[in-house]
Amino acid sequence: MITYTHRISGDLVRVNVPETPEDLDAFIGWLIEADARGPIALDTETTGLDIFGASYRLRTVQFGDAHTAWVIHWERGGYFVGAALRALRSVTRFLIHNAPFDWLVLDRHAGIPLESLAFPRTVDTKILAALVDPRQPQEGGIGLSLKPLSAYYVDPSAPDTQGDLTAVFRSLGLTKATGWARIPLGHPTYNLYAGLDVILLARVEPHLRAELERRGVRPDLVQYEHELARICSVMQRTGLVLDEDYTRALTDALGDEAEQFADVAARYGVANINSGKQVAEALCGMGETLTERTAGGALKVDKAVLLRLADMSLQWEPLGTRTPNPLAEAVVRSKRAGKWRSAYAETFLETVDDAGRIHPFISTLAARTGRMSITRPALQTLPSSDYVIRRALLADEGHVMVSTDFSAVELRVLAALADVRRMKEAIAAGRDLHDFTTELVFGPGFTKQQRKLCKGVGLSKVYGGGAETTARQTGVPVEDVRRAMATYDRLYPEIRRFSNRHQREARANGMVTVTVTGRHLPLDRDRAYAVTNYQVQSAARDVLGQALLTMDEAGLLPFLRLPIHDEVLASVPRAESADFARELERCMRMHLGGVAIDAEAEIGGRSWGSLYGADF
DNA sequence: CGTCTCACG
DNA sequence: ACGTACGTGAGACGG
Repeated sequence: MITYTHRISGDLVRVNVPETPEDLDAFIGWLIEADARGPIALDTETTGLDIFGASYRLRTVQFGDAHTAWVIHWERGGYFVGAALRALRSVTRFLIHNAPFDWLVLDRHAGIPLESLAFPRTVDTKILAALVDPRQPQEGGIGLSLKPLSAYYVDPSAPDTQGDLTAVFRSLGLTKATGWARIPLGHPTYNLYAGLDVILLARVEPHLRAELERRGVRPDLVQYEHELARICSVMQRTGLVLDEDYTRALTDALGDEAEQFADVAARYGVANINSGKQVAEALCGMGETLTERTAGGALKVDKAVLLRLADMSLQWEPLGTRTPNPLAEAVVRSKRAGKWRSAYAETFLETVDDAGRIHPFISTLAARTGRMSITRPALQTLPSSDYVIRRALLADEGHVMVSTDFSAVELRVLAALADVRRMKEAIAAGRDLHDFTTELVFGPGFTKQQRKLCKGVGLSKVYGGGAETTARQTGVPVEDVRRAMATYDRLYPEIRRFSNRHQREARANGMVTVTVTGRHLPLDRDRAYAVTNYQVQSAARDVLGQALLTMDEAGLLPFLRLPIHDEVLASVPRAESADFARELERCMRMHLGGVAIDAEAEIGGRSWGSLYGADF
């Protein structure tokens, strides 16, 4: 046995690295005693993040409590795998930091179904930390990584195990990308840090529990968030089918398009279309006047500026108001094709597994409001104005894509939370909320343009926006927006009252606002007006969360693919798609504060793009 | 690594 | 007193 010692909060702690069958017996002996005392902290070291990649390996599995850690060298096989499996199968309670990652690693590479590890067997300290304070360090919070949490709650001198290891990688001639796979299994720092992580984890957890209690965060959120973590981990494990032939052809086509328009830009002296500086200089040289500036003071040449110079609307429709500037048009087109190629098409091909599926990481508590995010690839942000990217992702063989959306969920949530009388009446009467508002502002027989304005103002109210921004977003003259907003405030006075009340309560509560589901959200002191948006966005996220729980209970989880804020994407058998669509709608429909939350399913074809105009 | 830009809800 | 657009992930540039 190799044993490393280290001092944490003044205590001498031990990291044991078994080398013989007798050492592993000692581990099992410790495990049985420790399991009877309380939860066992669990972590894994692997070759990287690409859990579903062909060459991915599990390297070590670590178990520990506040004083002792055991680093089991899974990679050595035989007895080591046997001992780790025995522990993984027998332990009553685990603590994991960022459980979905280790669940999926152990599910895929150790044959332990993630369902068997789910709550209450596993408590995820990252979930506890997010419920205590969801802010990232750059937002003024502690952060949600084990390192800052350990430094804050346990020992300010706790090592930065991940950061320090990258320095070790460099000293071995390895990089961040290759180090995790190639660092020798017996490397002392690697083993020490692998062990210290579980010891720190075991020590952080009681502090997080105490903080949740002290702050009065609603206790049932802990179980709720663990259920969502399990559901989204299952979605990640399932993944989506990639049309690889289509995606390869798309990558080439977008590359050609980007190159072709970059060549045009080069003729006007722009060597690099992604350099704002070069583009601004060339446009000025052609006699264009650029007036808008960025926050940093540079001349702004974003999509809105370039499309205007190219005589196109934000929807890329020709305007006929000026002679299009050919450089501006070439730059926007080349940038768009280049981004779609690199951020989407290429990432699909980089992340696809051997079976042709993509397994995006779903972070169930990403935003301060509790909103979820999806990365590698960022499937919540695929272009919706054009189907070409979504066309690459398919329902399973024999299935079709079904997208079920909440109808105007944020406005309905606002109506419920702020108890907006006229909005609630309109919803109860089955009215379209934007039609209803437009009629109140402009009377019956309103125009499309007027509806667009009122829809913009409605969204603006949810976001806390002003007249200037709303005017810019909707393209409506600012005076018209001002008038509509004033009318809006008169029609729905409860919204302002709601904002005032929650700003006042947050100030009296250390700039923390408590949501309808019992979430504690920190508010920035200089942006207290954002409280309405935080309340609404957070409650809407929990409406989605509730829908996912209901879908799981209804047996629909195997068909779910992605949560997208106000939408659930599913892959269902073609022959029964109508039944599935009805069932998905049923699971999403609910009531909040006396307001009906409605949902509508759209049945597509094989590809996700079929819901955006593609014919397959 | 900060800034800018752009994709989404 | 007034007014403030909210939340993400990701790529490219340039110091």
